[in-house]
Amino acid sequence: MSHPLDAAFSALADPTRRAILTMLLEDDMAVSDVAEPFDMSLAAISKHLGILSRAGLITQEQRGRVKWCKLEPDALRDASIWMQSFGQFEAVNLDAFERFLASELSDDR
Amino acid sequence: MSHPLDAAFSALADPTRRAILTMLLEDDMAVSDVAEPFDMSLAAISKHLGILSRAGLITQEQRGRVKWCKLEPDALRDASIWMQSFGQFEAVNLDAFERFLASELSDDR
DNA sequence: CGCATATTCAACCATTCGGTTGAGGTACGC
DNA sequence: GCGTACCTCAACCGAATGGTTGAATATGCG
Repeated sequence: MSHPLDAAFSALADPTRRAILTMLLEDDMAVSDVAEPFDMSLAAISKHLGILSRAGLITQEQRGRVKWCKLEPDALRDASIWMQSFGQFEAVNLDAFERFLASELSDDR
Repeated sequence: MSHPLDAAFSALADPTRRAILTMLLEDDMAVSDVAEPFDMSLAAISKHLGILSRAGLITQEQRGRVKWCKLEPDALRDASIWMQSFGQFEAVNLDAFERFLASELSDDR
């Protein structure tokens, strides 16, 4: 997995990881708080966070015995820019955007 | 892989598949023409095209004995829109965009 | 100090992925 | 109609993924 886009896109490919990113959009979180809503072991979430971190999508800062996770939009921007190069779709249509977000939020997890 | 974004992002995670999409940006292509520049069996490329197709990123139309592959920007737009929801980065910076494209094109893949 | 909390490590497991090869199945050119 | 060009299928392979459990490692609290 040499190219940074490989890491970014394959990190984004997992719904658990996308959900984590969405949670981090609200605020920085400790690892166990990230894990809380998921029906999955803490170790599994820890691995997911490692993947997001290696992809550059988040950063983690150890403070005391808790490790804080913070969204890092730079890698996301690179991926977004790559996709914009397929600019055959016009600048984001806000109506479509809101409809999309609504359907996204009505999903499980 | 239930969510459509899963398919789109994991399809985008492979450099061969991103290269194929870039090629299709130029023009529609037959399967064997897509395969030509890659150091890989035709069957492997055929699989990649199947993945791109199932992800909705391309469509394939059989015409005679050749199957034409066509970029399908809709799924790409959905993925792009999802990323825009992390709108902490401002509207695409064109300078960064061009620098990015330059570095992307100088890559092997 | 001694215990609880927060997180990772290590080993393991089933499944998927990305590739190969070889054998088809169709459509076209002569 | 025969051969060839185009593409996929099927079986296989090694490596990576996404999860588990149990033990280990820090750090903070009383």
